[in-house]
Amino acid sequence: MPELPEVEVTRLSFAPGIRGATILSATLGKPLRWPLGIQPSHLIGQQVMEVRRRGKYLLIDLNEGLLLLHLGMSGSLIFASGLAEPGKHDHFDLHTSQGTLRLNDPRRFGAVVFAPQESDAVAQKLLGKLGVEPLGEDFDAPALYQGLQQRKAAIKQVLLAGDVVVGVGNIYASEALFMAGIRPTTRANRLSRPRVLRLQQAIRTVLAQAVKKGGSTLRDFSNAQGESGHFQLEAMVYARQGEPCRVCGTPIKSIKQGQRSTFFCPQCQK
DNA sequence: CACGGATCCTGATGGC
DNA sequence: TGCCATCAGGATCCGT
Repeated sequence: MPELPEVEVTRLSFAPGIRGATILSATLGKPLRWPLGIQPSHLIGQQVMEVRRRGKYLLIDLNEGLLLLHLGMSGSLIFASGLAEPGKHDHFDLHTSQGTLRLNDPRRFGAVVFAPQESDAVAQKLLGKLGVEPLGEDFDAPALYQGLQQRKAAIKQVLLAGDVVVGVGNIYASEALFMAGIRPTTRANRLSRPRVLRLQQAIRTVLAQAVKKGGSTLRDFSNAQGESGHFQLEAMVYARQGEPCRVCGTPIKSIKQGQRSTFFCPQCQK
């Protein structure tokens, strides 16, 4: 479900509420992606300092250590008081003095991991190979160009891999490539500098717009206040196969790349 | 080292 | 309360 914008929207929706809270208890449901990643005893009595984001990971800083959350394909968080008993797909509850942070994740591709420090091996195994933050200062055209030079795979798949630039998932990869006028199948290292500049700008623009719109709600995404996003209402190509391109009217095409669907306009993207 | 495929899991959807 | 195949916003592991 969540790509960078959805994770960021989630973060913004509960960070102010949980900041400064004391952890009272934690309860676990079914195992998530790394079932041994967390023990409630690591958390109880700790204070929540700050909630950050790295790629699609949420980093909850505690006074000693940090909690890494990943929403996988189908995860979402809710932060509220007086929640009902955990349901079938509620797999992690963090009870604090200011409310309960609850992870709901039907497919259980998400993760909850505790690390004593961000520099520890357990955290670095997850964070260590991540690419540059697309909304940060370090993401510029030269950096992207350089990152693409060693990659001969299709640009769409290189974007999804997340080791050059993080956070661009299946929706926004198609959208950014449309905005940049680039065919998703183009080999990454064959893109000219001017085209990489367009791509870099498109990635920034698309992600920033999506954050502003509250993310995309294709099936079930909502932020930690239970609110849906609206970005999908203006998707240019994603999930629009057969429908007319909003720019030129040509039917949008759908192809498979690495078992994932890709959408593009055969006229606007070369 | 980079690439492509298989894989984890559950639910929704559409064809028959 | 049909059955089966396919698909879904992610990321890791493994053989090549």
